[in-house]
Amino acid sequence: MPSTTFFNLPPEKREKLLSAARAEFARVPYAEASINKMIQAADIPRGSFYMYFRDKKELFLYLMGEYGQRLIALMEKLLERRQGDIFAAFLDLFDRIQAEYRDPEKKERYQHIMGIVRNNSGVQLFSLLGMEDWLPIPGRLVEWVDPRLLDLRSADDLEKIFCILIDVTGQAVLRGIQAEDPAAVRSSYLRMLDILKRGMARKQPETQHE
Amino acid sequence: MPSTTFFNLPPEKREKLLSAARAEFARVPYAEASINKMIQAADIPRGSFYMYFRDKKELFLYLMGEYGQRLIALMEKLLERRQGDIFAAFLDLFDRIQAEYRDPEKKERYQHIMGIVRNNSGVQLFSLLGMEDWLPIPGRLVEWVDPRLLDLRSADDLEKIFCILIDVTGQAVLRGIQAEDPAAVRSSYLRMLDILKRGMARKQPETQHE
DNA sequence: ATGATAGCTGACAGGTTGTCATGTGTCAAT
DNA sequence: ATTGACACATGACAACCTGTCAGCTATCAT
Repeated sequence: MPSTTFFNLPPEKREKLLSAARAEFARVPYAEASINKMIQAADIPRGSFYMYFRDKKELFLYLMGEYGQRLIALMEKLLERRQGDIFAAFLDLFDRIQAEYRDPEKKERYQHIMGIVRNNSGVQLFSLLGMEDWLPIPGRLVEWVDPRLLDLRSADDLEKIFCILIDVTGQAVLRGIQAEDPAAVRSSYLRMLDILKRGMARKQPETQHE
Repeated sequence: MPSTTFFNLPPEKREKLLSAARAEFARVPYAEASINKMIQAADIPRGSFYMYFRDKKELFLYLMGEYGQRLIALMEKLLERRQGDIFAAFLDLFDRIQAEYRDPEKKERYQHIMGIVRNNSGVQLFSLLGMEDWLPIPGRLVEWVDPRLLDLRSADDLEKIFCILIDVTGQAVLRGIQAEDPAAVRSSYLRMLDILKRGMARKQPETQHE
């Protein structure tokens, strides 16, 4: 989405701008994030900025996309590690995001995302991603799911199950990040997963040794 | 949240401001909504605005709250009409909101909400409501649900089921409003409800005539 | 008629954004 | 070496925005 000129930039300069932008988006809600502050911090002239990005929104979406890619990759890894158990993988995802948010060490690179979530009442992230990036995702991730663990009754059941889990997990993450008592949110999320399993997991997997 | 002075205003003047605000929020994304435009349209002096609301955000949240109240009332009505069938009621809710958004006639009063949803990539509405208003809601609405229709295994099952349905329905509404093909979103939502019922609805309601 | 209290107001300082005319650097062809 | 063509860089600028504040007005009890 940024102009090609942006990608022709020396990587160092490019990263400097992105880094300043991340910091600024983490500092205040989207509406208050100032392009001025970003370009001052990155020492980029005003005009140049508009060579690279049409406006604040384009830059923001670019950063969101970055994070979206990362979440997909992470989810692939988690599904693989859990051998296709979709519920376990989603819980892992929830925990990872929560941990990332709490851990002051790990905030380095994706701190801005958490800042966004916090500052905007969790507003931007999941809705924006939800629209533009999530929807095609299940298609890519679905392959890592072990269908034998699920009670699939028609062709698109798996996709729908994925959507439901994304919706519920996404909201749970938001609650967790904003809650005063994250542990309560987690146990609440666990209970929800439990209820979802009742209708989604395959009953009595027959083969005990599995 | 607005100052008491605001409520001492002649109702006509008050409504004029709110109305202008609704229109402005419907016109552009939150970040671009201009207090200037609102007060010009409502013929309110600049200083006065800041007598009533601390800033744009307070006004916005007030309007969101208005809509939230309305949704709760609507949901109560739908649950009653459906005799406590929570799935039917949520589907009704989904359809009502979609219809309201599509119907140019009905846009009058709550059009701004739809504008907000559209303009902000569905960003503000459900997240904000989700945080501040939804959470206490299940407690109020839960009384209208007929527990005999559900497979409740522990004390907070009903509340959790409510939360799941809110999460899933909320996201479905967002998709529906932004989708090019709303019918596809609706049928997708139906399929999700169907899957959810598998784990939530009481099996074999015994009485066939029901 | 006086004072107290509440509410009203518009000019203003300080900030923001997106544009654009003019500048610079590079490279190919003469 | 000169020229033109091209992509890219730049900062001054107009137009807009917000939140404040010193001073204004209306109302009402005494």
